[in-house]
Amino acid sequence: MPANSMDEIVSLCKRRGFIFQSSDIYGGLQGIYDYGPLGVELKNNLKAAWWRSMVYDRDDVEGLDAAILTNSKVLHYSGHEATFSDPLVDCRKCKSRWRADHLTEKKCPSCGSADLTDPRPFNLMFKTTVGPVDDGSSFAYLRPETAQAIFTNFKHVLDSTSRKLPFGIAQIGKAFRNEITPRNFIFRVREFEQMELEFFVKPGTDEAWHEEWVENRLEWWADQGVDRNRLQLYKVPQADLAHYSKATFDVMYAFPHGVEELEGIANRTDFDLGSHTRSQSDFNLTAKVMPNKDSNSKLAIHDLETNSWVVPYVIEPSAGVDRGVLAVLNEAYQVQKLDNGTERTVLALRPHLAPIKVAVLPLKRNHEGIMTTARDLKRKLQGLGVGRVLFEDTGNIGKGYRRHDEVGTPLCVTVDFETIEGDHTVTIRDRDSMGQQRVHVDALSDYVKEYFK
RNA sequence: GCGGGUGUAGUUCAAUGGCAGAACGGCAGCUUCCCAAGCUGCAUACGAGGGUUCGAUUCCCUCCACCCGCUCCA
Repeated sequence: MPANSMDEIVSLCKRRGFIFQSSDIYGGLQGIYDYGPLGVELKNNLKAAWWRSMVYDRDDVEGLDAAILTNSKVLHYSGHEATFSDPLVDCRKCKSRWRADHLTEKKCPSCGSADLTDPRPFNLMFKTTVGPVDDGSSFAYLRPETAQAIFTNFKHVLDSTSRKLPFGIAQIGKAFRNEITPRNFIFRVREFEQMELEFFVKPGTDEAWHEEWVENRLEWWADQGVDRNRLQLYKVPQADLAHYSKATFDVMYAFPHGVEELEGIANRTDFDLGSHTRSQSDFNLTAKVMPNKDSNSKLAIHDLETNSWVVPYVIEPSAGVDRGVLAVLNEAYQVQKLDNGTERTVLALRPHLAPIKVAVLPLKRNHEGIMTTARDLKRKLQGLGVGRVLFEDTGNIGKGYRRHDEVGTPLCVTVDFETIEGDHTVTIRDRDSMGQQRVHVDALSDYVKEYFK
């Protein structure tokens, strides 16, 4: 069972060092959060799992890490300048909100009141000055999605990797949106991280690929420990589609605050490459694009079979990293009642996501032999490369176990007197079953390697 | 941005117009210490600014943040 409320998760995240309010000592900054010592591990592990699945385990995807600051022309031709900046007017009487350009007279279409606020620009894109002089002449946008840089690098990647259709380009990185109302902890924030794949296919094969990617993504989330029963697939109605989309499936998850989008899988057609390409009229573009005289590159690929140049269609699985972290935390959060009447909070994270893989605990803190051996074992296990191994000598042994239950450490290794002067075994204690077994120190490395394989 | 609500140790909660408490957690130590054990000691909070007042954590105002609704999306 997942957490009962967002508060439980927020509290755990702060208490144990997963996620903090950003700029907290100065009162914070709305919709901005920082990842702490354990949060950065969890987040990195989730991103690594995505990268492994998208890039390493496949033979048809390349990686990319593009810049955040973006030439305004990119966001102009992508359609974001037009769709991401609407002047809005609020009705003070009935509290409704309207696009200023939709009001024919200065009256609220809902209640007829003339008590309206002045139109205020709601530019959802962040801008910043480039160069030392802030005279407004030179600015760049902070990218509102990582996708655009994949399209603008399409030709570079193609030319440097000799790819043929179908193939994809994957990217993980920060994106920024000036959300009207950031809310729900790290669910809707102004600075966030995306994991996006743009998968380029031959026109006509797009719908089949779309279905395949939807299945692929549902499976991946299940592999991260997200219960398939709390995931729903939502086909976005035609009227609600984004400006670039022919069809979109949203992967919805039952977050503590409600069922909302975790990932969107869109068929972006030839809209993006078509928008950014030069010589648009040379291609039979199906999407309605704005004329482009600024681009200096043809974003097309040569099809040997037909000996023609085609602008590929794009299938885009686009997932929110922070939303993923929230979903995974929510799924893993468990409170168990023990036989002795106490409660145990456990983060039942999949081992590959756990921030700390193994904790090494000395049974006694004031015994030099035990301490030295424990430290040595910590270093030895750290060298295996399975992730972070922690030497844990705070509190007593029971406290150590509970502490690591709460942050999701799968294995605790305890060094006691048997280890140093007896049969040279340690105790390995399992997070989920609380079961213990004794393993010889010489067999410990193999045990741990096997566990995290 | 609008409307409503909430801000007290790390967390969960008390109390108070006159020295701000607890529980759990944290840190240090003792205990041949295996499931938040015991004992000893220590540290830590009124979101920020202004006003009223002899005195404000408490009353008022502004700001900031968080939560709920409108809205938006990864």
